Amino acid sequence: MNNRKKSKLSAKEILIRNRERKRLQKNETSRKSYGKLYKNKESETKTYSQTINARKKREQREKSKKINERKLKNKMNVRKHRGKKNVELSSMSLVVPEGSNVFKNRMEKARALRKFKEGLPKSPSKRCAVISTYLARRSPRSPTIANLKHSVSPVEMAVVADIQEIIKSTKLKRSKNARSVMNSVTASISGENLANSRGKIKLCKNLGLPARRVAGGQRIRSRILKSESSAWALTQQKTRKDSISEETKKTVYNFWLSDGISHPTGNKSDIKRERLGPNLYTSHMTHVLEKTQTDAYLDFVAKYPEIKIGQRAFEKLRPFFVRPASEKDRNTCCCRYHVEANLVFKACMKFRKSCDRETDSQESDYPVFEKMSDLIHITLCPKVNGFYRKNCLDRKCSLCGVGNFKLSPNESQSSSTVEWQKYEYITEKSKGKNVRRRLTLIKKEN
DNA sequence: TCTCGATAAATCGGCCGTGA
DNA sequence: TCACGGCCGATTTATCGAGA
Repeated sequence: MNNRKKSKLSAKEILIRNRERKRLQKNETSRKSYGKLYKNKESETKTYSQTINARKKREQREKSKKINERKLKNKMNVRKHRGKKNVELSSMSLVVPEGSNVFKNRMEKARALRKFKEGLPKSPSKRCAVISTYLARRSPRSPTIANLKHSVSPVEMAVVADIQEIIKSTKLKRSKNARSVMNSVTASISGENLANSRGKIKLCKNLGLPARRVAGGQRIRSRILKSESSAWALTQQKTRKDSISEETKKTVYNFWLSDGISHPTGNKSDIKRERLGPNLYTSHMTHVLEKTQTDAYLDFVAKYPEIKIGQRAFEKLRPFFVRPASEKDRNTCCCRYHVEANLVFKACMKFRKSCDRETDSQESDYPVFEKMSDLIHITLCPKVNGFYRKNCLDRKCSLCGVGNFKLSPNESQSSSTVEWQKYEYITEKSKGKNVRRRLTLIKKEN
């Protein structure tokens, strides 16, 4: 049974259990050994010789011990004082002397310097040559060299403080001016040198900025400084594994423009502009969504289950000229021609329905259309890039036309007539002898 | 033409995972 | 350890449209 129980434990659980056992064993052993030691110390009793010489010797040792302690204490105080003085002196000068904190005291530094001088050639030119060669051959990335070179002057500190002030007063503002200021500041402080030194996070902490804003400044800087081809190469740099691929972005972009998701408003004045830069704009005919963005997203997920993308990212990839439908987009034209065309369409579909009662209207070759646009669709060639060709719309195309709409045998042979309506002007007598013309809906029969 | 409220759009920044 | 980017809620700004 026990074996069975043991076999149920996972490898990780067994490992943890064994570690715990070892820890307990170790504790026990150390506790026992400490107990032994403690016992021995307790049982020890010191016995000193009480002879005159021995006593004198003990007093002498005690005395010298005290003197040594006093000397050591004094020495420490002096060192402490000198160290403090050195720091004060160095902070008064513009640049901190290189390596001031490397030696424990001045004497140690002086001795090292003397030793170094003795080892160098006697002629001044040779000495310089040796020193410069030595320093040049050391790796510039060596932390020791880097530390030696590191020095912050009060001037530099003042500049940093000024930048901090600008950032503090501007970073939360969203006005154009404030943004321009922040863009200038972040672009100025994030160059290649900063990138190479890998100190962005430290700088950000110091300036009170999130790293992302400095990175944004870096992008602005790159955009400005790099040529067009270089900027393009920059966008192609390696990205994380799960980043949205260019192909997916293109698929999403095209999906937003596909049938059933959005369509052009049809109004020439519906032009959407996007600002690309100062005095630089791009424009495109406005498209209106046929459903909510959430519905569009769900449709996309259903159509492309293999593409993993969040709703926000999906929405972010929406073309700038695609906008949700508003109430004004639902307005339909009420002009005479559109109303008449709609009346004729409805009358014809009603007639077809009455002729083909027994056949399934959706599956038959002669369907009963619900919308006028469906009927128009079959009389035109397929769309190219989302639009019908002008030739087809002008009815100049030899491949399409009204001939594509065919009557069913029942419709052709039917003896009944189609009732439809149209507007016509009729003259009627008004008060007195005046006659006036009035646009009236007249019933027709064919 | 101006004002004001509603709404859309843009941006920021925290959190988190991943790459170098 | 640092840099980057996706995700997402919060916040601010820009724009639109109605009314005076």
